[in-house]
Amino acid sequence: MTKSIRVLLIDDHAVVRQGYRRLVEMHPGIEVVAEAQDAASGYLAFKTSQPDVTVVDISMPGRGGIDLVRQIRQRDPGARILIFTMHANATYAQQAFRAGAKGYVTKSSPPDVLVSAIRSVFVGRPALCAEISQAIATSNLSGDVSAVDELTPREFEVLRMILDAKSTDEIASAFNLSPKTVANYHYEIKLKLGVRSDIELVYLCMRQGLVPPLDEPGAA
Amino acid sequence: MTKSIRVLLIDDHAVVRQGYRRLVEMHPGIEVVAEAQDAASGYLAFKTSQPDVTVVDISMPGRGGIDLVRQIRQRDPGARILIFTMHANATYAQQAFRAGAKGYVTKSSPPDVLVSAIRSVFVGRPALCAEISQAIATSNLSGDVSAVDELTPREFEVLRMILDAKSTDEIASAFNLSPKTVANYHYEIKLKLGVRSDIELVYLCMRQGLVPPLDEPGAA
DNA sequence: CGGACCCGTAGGAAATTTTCCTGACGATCC
DNA sequence: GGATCGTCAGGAAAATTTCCTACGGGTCCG
Repeated sequence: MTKSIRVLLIDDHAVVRQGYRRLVEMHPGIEVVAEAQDAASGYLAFKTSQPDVTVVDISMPGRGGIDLVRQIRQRDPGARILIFTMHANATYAQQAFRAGAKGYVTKSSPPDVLVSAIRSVFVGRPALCAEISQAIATSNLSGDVSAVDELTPREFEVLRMILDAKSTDEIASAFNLSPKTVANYHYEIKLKLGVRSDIELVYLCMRQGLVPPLDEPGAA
Repeated sequence: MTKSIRVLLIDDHAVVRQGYRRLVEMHPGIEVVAEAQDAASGYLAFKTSQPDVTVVDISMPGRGGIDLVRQIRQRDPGARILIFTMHANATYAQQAFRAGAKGYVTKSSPPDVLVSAIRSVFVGRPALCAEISQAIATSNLSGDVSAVDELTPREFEVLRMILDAKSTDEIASAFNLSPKTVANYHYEIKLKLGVRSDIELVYLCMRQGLVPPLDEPGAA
């Protein structure tokens, strides 16, 4: 028989690791040679076990999975890493690939998808589950990422005030504008960024790095 | 030998269900008699399989797990339900218990904790993993009696959907409610939490630890 | 220089949402 | 067996959002 694909599995949920092992056992040609439950020990495990493919979750205590990908690839530029996560999110995926991941599969995908993604990544072919390729397509259509750069300076300033949970009238008097103008900007911003609600707007800007993670935005 | 504890498992991630089965197989006296991957089919599975203990995830597509707990308990007030989720958050736990859950274990707990929680719940003893009891304790002594805890179960589920950037109509059809009712809940939630806009609402809930650090709530 | 184009500003009209109020129904708790 | 609470939803008025239009002032370019 040919040599098995040696897999390192990094996920903080023990149940997931269990389920993963079970899954892999049902598929000859793949074996889990090591496990880790966070980024730090995952990195050590990578160095000692030298896996063919590394499967990494994104949401983990401490340093996240994306950062771990970068770290591993920095040490070994040829490392083949597959993201396996609950986040069905285009930005996450893009970040992951930019960090050097070779595949991205969501946990809600059917088990076979994960297995075949492993094989793909092993032979150097990128792997995407359906959910994610769809999310990326949609976000590309609606012009997601750099859209904030399309904002005019005025729009951007108004956006910052909006993100500060200021009301239309507060923004208007702060800038000496008609409330109507501010409302129009607000509308135009959402249009340009392709979001349907203020809540989506906040999330988008959070991903974009606007909105300091822990701030006291206005009167809450 | 005594009769096994018959368990129904409701989780949208196939890997988790796999891992769970594996875990249970290693412990005599417990057996998984049915599985489901969302609230709707979970409810059906409950009716047909009549389990001793029902293990439920919170984050699931469509109606959330907390609402499912409520629904099951409404049909069978003696149902013993154990929440098994990634959310290590006092607010989630409180909501779950108010909805009628008997136990709450996070997915990052050691596997044994889950197994013994099952046994606890089965004999009617409430079960809490260490992480959660700690979170509850901390949030209690910091006097952080947030208004979020004043929300009714239904309001809380609607809030979760709102934070997921779902539109009023999407929420309405997910819960089989009139859009008008959802709009009324939305209003009532903002009133109870004392925020003037959806943006303040998001920030408040973020400080409360609801809203996963970074998630794309709309697109996926 | 003339025109094309973008930016800032803002009004208007229609569509939609938000805001409160009201009430009904079942469950639960004295 | 009331009183209270949670769920559900309609209505009417108020407010906001949506989209269109327009105008003055830049700038860039041929």
